[in-house]
Amino acid sequence: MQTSKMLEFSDDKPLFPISTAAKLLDISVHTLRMYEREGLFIPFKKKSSQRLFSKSDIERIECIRKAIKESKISINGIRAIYSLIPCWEIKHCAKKSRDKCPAYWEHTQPCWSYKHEGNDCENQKCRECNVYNDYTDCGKIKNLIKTLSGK
Amino acid sequence: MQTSKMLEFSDDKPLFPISTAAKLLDISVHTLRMYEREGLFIPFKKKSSQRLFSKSDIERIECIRKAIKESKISINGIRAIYSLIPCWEIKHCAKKSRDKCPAYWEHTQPCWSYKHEGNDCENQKCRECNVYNDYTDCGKIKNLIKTLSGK
DNA sequence: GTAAGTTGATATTTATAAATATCAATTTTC
DNA sequence: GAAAATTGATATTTATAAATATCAACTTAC
Repeated sequence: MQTSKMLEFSDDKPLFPISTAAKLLDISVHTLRMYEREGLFIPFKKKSSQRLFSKSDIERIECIRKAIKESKISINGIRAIYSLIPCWEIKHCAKKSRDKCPAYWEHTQPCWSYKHEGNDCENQKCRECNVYNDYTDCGKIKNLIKTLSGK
Repeated sequence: MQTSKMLEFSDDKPLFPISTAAKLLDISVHTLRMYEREGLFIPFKKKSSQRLFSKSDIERIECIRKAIKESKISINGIRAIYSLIPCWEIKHCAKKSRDKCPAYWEHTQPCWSYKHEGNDCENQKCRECNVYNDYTDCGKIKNLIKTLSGK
């Protein structure tokens, strides 16, 4: 437990500039920026706005690539799937917060694509949030849904 | 209640041959058969294997069209989304049945794409099942997820 | 201080999912 | 019983999502 937490943490250190990330993933720098623009991942940014990628960023993007290339799910499809993650449940949002949150009402964007001022998670950085980190593919999301219904 | 049930029922009468359905939907006969082959809907079939479409079939396919054309979700994306419907919960499946059911374990196909011999719903026709009928789009599926977590 | 890398924004190309077309064999309609 | 419609299977076309390319301005590395 402790170990896995620590591992996770160390896997999220900003290590690679975009060119290295692109080589590791065998895709172009442009494609990476497109995925970011589409809200599929959130890289570190230096003050100068240069991106930095961690190991777990790389893993995340590998997962996204699989969805696109093997499962033939379009980017908008991936976004729609992410939008189904019941973040309000994971973060134990208060009704008050939840009820004014687009992540609760909409179903086209992942929660981390929305501004969240005034919400329960306004002080949390999305890239450190377990909603963002733990449900990177359809299987994990389905497992989450299973635990909900098991309650 | 009674009224809406009856309405639903009457909306599901096999009325139109495929050519009429195609005209109503403003798509080609071929496209309709493709959607069927992809598991997006289940039409009536006569003994001669000719298809017949009901009003609710038309509505269902309109919804699918919207997902493809407006939301730009690929067919595989739609299938993946349908695969997230917690049918085992809707149908109150016994654990025994659920645990050997691909609809519970997989996440690429809607439940109605699988054979379901030996499962709790083996005697139910999918096209009459509320899993198939009530969760035709992302919004409805998200609402279902909300009710699960509300339990 | 200069060469290499990165930024965002926009335009262009390409890969392929989605839609059509074609076929001979059945079925339906009137 | 002849014309029109439908079937499944396969091949082809098209529409467009995804990936690249180009740009001048700005960082970074040595």
